[in-house]
Amino acid sequence: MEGPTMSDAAAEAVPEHRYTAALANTIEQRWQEHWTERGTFEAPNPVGPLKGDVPDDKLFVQDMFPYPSGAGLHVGHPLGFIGTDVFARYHRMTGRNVLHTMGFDAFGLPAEQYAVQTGQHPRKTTEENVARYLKQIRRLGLGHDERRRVNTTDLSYYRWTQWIFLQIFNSWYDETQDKARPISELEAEYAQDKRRTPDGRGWCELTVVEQRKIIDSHRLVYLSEAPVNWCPGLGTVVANEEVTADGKSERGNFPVFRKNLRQWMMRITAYADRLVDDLDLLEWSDQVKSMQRNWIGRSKGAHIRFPAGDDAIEVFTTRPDTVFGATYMVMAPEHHLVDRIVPDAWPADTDERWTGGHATPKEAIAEYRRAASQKSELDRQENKEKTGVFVGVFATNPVTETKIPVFIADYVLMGYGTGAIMAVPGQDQRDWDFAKVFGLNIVRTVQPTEGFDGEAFTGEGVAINSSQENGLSLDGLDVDEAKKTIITWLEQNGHGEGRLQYKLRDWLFARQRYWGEPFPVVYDEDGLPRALPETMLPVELPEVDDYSPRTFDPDDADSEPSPPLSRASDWIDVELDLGEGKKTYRRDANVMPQWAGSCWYQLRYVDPTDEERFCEPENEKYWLGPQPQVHGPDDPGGVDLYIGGIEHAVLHLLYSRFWQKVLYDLGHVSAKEPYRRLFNQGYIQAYAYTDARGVYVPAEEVVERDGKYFWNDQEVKQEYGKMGKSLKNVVTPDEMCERYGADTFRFYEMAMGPMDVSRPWATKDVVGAQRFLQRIWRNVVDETTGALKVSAEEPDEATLRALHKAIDGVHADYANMRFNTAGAKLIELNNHVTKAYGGKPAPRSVVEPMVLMLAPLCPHIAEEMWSALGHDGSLAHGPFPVADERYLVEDTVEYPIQVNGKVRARVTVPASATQDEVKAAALAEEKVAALINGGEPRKVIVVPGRLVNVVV
RNA sequence: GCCCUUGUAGCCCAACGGAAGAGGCACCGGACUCAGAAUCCGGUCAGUCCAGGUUCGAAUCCUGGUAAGGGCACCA
Repeated sequence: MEGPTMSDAAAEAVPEHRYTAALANTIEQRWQEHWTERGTFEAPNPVGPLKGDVPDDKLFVQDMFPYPSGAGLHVGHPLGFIGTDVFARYHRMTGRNVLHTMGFDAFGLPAEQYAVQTGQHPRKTTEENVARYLKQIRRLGLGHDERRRVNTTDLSYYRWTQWIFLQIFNSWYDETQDKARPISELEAEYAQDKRRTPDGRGWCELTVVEQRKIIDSHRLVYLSEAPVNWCPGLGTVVANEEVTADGKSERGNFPVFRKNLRQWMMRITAYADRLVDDLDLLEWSDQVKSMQRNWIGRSKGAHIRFPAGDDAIEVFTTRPDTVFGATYMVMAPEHHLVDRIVPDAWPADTDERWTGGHATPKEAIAEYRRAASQKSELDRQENKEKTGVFVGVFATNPVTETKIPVFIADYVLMGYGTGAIMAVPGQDQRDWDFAKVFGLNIVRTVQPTEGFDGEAFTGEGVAINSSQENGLSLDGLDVDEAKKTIITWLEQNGHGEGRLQYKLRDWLFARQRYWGEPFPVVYDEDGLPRALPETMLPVELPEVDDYSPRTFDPDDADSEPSPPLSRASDWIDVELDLGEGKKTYRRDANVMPQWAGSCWYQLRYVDPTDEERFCEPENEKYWLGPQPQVHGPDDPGGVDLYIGGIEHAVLHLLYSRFWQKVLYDLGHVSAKEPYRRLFNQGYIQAYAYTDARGVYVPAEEVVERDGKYFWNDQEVKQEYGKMGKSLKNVVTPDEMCERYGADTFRFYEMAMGPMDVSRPWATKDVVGAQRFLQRIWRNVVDETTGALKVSAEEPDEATLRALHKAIDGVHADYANMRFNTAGAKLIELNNHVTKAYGGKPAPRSVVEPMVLMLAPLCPHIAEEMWSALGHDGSLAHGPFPVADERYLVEDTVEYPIQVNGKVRARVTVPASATQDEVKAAALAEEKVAALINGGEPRKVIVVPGRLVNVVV
């Protein structure tokens, strides 16, 4: 590879002390060692093992911690890490106590899959990858508190993950207080008969097993025999959030099947309202907030019961105002009521389209269910043609009191609402489509807007065709009024009630894998779960011969999970004393999902070495507690700045908020939310090139000529997207550090654009950052002798103005994460200094603040220059220069004068001039006077400090 | 289909509703050189995706398109 700045022939011409890649590397290594030796970035805690003197003013900056993959880093990965580092360094220099570190989210499938392939223990793979990862990120000069690194796979970490699991397990959600409470308080309520048992018997009349089952059914973690996402190709179940829109597993892209299995669930739905409502307290982007709202999917509506024989079909609808237009009903094919209400024969004169050609309703239903179960998710996606079959019964519309037919159809989903709908074809397109296929009545109950020629009308309008003879009428009401009126009527007449409905489901919390946290739970002879006491933590992951779960043909929906831990028989069967003497118990063979460890790591960063608690309350309060005096009365607390990719918008960020709220309810933490401010960084993308055969060629070797791209003289096609090995367009940070130095790399990466926008990588542009650092270096150090090159001279007025303007702007840019413009302002200032002083030494009083301001972006070279300037200590803790107001205001101001919006002239007036004086000066200007031509201007707008606009 | 983001020089990107340009890359010229490289000095290049609207004034605010990226999707 070619050198960055010189060819071999020219090497001897390079001055000895020029800031080359080689010199940068020497400087960088030296300062990284100094920082480590001196513990420069260690942030003290108020109490505990990391106790120290703490200022009140603190800042907690956190990156979404990485999964240490075997592939290593490319230049896109550290974008966020460098951003947080610049931000943290800036604030540290202003005197704040800054907590910034980075740990590893190291449980998970890749290490396990690698282990399966190679037979190497996942712990070994993980350790190797972490070591490699650390080597790569350390080279970037990130100012992390190394004492606070955590790894979710360490026993000292996951014992506390298990401890939190037990907290959640030993809690229930009290709807009346709207918070989680210890399960013991629920037991007490039952024992004192303050709470009714489901069948009305007294608590003492129940057997212990019956009592435990009732209690277990209230826990925030519970075992449920329910349809889960079974993925035979992975050999495990996965959460709803891990299933893609087309019914595949997010990892591996294997088909996922709904299957009834007994699995651990976490009752995240209990928090649905608070998870939605508290989004308003967070400084997060609207995008992420709307994704979370969308996922939780709270909608307001009503439950309405439609009598059908001796039963009633309950539906959920968001449009109870349209109930007069409900001309038929649809139940999900698997709805339990179907088999109860289905008659033996079709009613007389049943439409042939409704029977599917079957002799009896039972046959038709069985056949429809069979066909539906064979449809993959993808079929359902692609083919939205409405199908269904008549159940053979009629229900009664409670407002019109007419008989309406009941169907089953797969466009109604069992998993949402009640699994049944009232169909209102006039106001719902899906119902319209179905009605057309089956020849059903359509009644409009909302007046469509004039000129509407569509089918179902879903817009706003007044109700029509919506009145009963005996009084109830919605006619003439708008949608909102009609909803209120009908809900009141339904409630008064016992036909239904207003309800909130959520898309959010409980969180499936078990995986049939090896490399994860074991559950701190055992099963007794009744097959019921028993939480282990805290004293028995941690439950250590056992050694096994085979790390893989049994996986199956990805399409084998009938396969059964067989987790690796179930084969560790020495571990599975265990003798314990849980207060009833030694007995044999059976451990849980599942492990927790990968998200578990990342649900609470910000808390462990705060107190990483505490062996008594997961996090000392005083430390939690200091770093994460609400700060109403700074952030307002509703401040929920949490990490001050959390940076990561948008891909975790739903999964990690929702789970983490849920755990935080449980811990908050139980009084373990003072913050309601884990991350007060979230910032999603953009991605660094790259061009890739394919030749005529569609094969990727090395992007590095492609040249551009006249808008076309060539590799080895053959034309190639350009693509734009991710960096990846297979695309042959990977650029690594190590490579950049070698060719230019870490500071140049950091500067370039931050200069590329705003933090939140994706942008293309361009190696050829990096040299610009290096040239800047060479120029600033040259203003401090003589390239030939290496001697310090500043003067004691007072800077001239123009330089002072340039300096203080830069200080003022750079401050604001750093504080608002505009690192690209902060860099540009530093270049501007340095260019001014270079020009103003030519080859002569520049004044120390200008050079020093410039060096300090560079430090957050390029800490190594800044430290080196700071030390060359004669300072002993590190500049990591400041000072950061402060702008002198005097130099920010100009003596005179030049005003452009617009006439009717076009700039026609300029006048220069003293900065102290009043608006009237500016106006007078503007009108007196000869070109302006000529344009006005003696007349009176209609209006004169003076924008102080900016311009004058004359309207004639 | 619905929701969110973003469209400014050849490229990456700046610009509290107030003079379209801060910075970098590329390109061109000059100084320095025997020459080149490096360095220094200077310069070329867009009227802000399109169409309306608000305003004295719009890259910026509003409406409707369009293109790219992302999310959700038979959710009643």
